[in-house]
Amino acid sequence: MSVRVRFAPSPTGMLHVGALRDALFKHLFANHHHGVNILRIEDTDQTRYSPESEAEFISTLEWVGIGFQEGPHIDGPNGPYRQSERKQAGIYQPHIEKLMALGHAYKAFDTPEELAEMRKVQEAAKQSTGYYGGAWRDATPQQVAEAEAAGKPFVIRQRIPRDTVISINDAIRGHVEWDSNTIDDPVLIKADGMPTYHFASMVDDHLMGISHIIRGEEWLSSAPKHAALFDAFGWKRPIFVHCPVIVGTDGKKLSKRHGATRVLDYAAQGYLPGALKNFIALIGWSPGDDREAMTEAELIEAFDLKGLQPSPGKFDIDKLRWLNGLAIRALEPDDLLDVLIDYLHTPYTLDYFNQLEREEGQPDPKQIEQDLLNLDRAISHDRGFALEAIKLEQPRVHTLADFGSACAFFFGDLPHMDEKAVQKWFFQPHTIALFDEMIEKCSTSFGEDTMISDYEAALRGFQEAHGLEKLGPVVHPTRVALTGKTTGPGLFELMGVLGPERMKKRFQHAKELATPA
RNA sequence: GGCCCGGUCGUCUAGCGGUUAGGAUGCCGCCCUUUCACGGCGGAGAUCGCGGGUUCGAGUCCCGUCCGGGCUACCA
Repeated sequence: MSVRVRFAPSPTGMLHVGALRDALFKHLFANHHHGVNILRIEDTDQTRYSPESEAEFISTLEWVGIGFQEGPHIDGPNGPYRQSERKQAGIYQPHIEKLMALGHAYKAFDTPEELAEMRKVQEAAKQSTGYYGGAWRDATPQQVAEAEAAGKPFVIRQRIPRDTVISINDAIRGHVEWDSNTIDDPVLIKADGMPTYHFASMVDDHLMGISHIIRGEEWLSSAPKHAALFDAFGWKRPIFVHCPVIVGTDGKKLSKRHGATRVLDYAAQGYLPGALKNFIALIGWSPGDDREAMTEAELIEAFDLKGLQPSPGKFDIDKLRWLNGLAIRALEPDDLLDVLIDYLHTPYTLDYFNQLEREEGQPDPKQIEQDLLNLDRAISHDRGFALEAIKLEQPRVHTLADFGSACAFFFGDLPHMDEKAVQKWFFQPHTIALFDEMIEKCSTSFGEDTMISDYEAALRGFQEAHGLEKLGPVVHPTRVALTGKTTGPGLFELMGVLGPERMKKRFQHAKELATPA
């Protein structure tokens, strides 16, 4: 069977991680089976649809690397791919007429007030609310003709069969069945003439030859309506696949309250598309073995509906960070630098931190923005030097954004000095002598071709000359003098990158700080 | 309220009648080491939501129950 799936978002806002997961599963599934992945825009609700949102969807999907074989941005043999355009092309009209001719749909002239009243009565009677056979399901042709003649607005509803069982065979959940009397008659065509999701989506799925309807679990409740619609037309039903949703740490459906849900925000925070896909794929799916860190090719190769989980998963940022760190370390330094430049040059990166509100216990977003800005400048000023700095930080960061603060000390004349570090290491008996010797060596013996081992030898020489038992008391003040802090890359490596000229200024500055006033 | 789905370490998961319930992340410790990471090793952490069955034997099958979630729009 040839696999054809579709990602059919309703672009009413940002593309969030839940939708990304939905898109990713289809992407993986389609590619695994060498099938077709279609992008279709569900814009039947004209009051909520926004073109900006559609643009964000498309650019985000592009960033993350989820491609489509057909869609509004690339066209294809089953177009148009926007439902509003399909409506205008007259695609739905003959189908609704056929459905009415078949007796599977009917016009309903209820006013919103009448429907509200009906609901109130149902609630009071503790019945389930919905249109189970309202005034118009069994109306006579005369009643309908009169209402039409009077020009009353109407919707077209699906006539759900009564007194039977509607069941589906879900790929994840297996057999699921409903008493058809508990399914209300959904609106197929709204009063404004636009089709609803229940109608347009199913008609399109059939017309586009969709083999698997892969969607979120929140659709399971309306699956019997959709199944019944396929049956009413006499169409072959696609395979239903209702995926579990991604929930926030409180177990509720992911929403803006849970912090970052916008996929572009993860891009701005410096997560790599590959790591994000890897991570997202692992929520609700597993390859069946112990593999976790996987390349896209491996994900595609391993992806199988059988590995899908029925229960919802929580979004664990720590695991994403781990995977992202692995992805950064897996990059060749030169490629990493290119990725970093792209990242820094994406306008949303800086905007994101600029607009981010400062949070207790979190680094200041304005500082992150500044560090990123400085990093970008440093790269364009001296790519070679920046590359060396980045290479030393590559094993120690988890996101691209981390490079800003991690590399900051390399750039500029003097690093920001951490007060505690200065207090701890600058006031030993030998400190000033150490800085003096380093200043001296920076202008004499150290040169551009001084090797890392030479720097080590110089510091060890000082240690021996001063009868120090350990190297620490030499290394630590030197590190603070050079970087302003107590953490970072190996000292000798970092000296090799910095070079004598930069070091000299820093040692002089350190000496001033270490000299009692 | 009604209908439906779900429930294994904090988290993501493996498991498909017989396992000391495995892995990963996070956490802790040790090693590596000039620091922080990376990497390596080890540890704590799950009476498999709960209660009944079926069975020689149940996380795995059945029933009940509790809890969580979704849907219940002329939104998707």
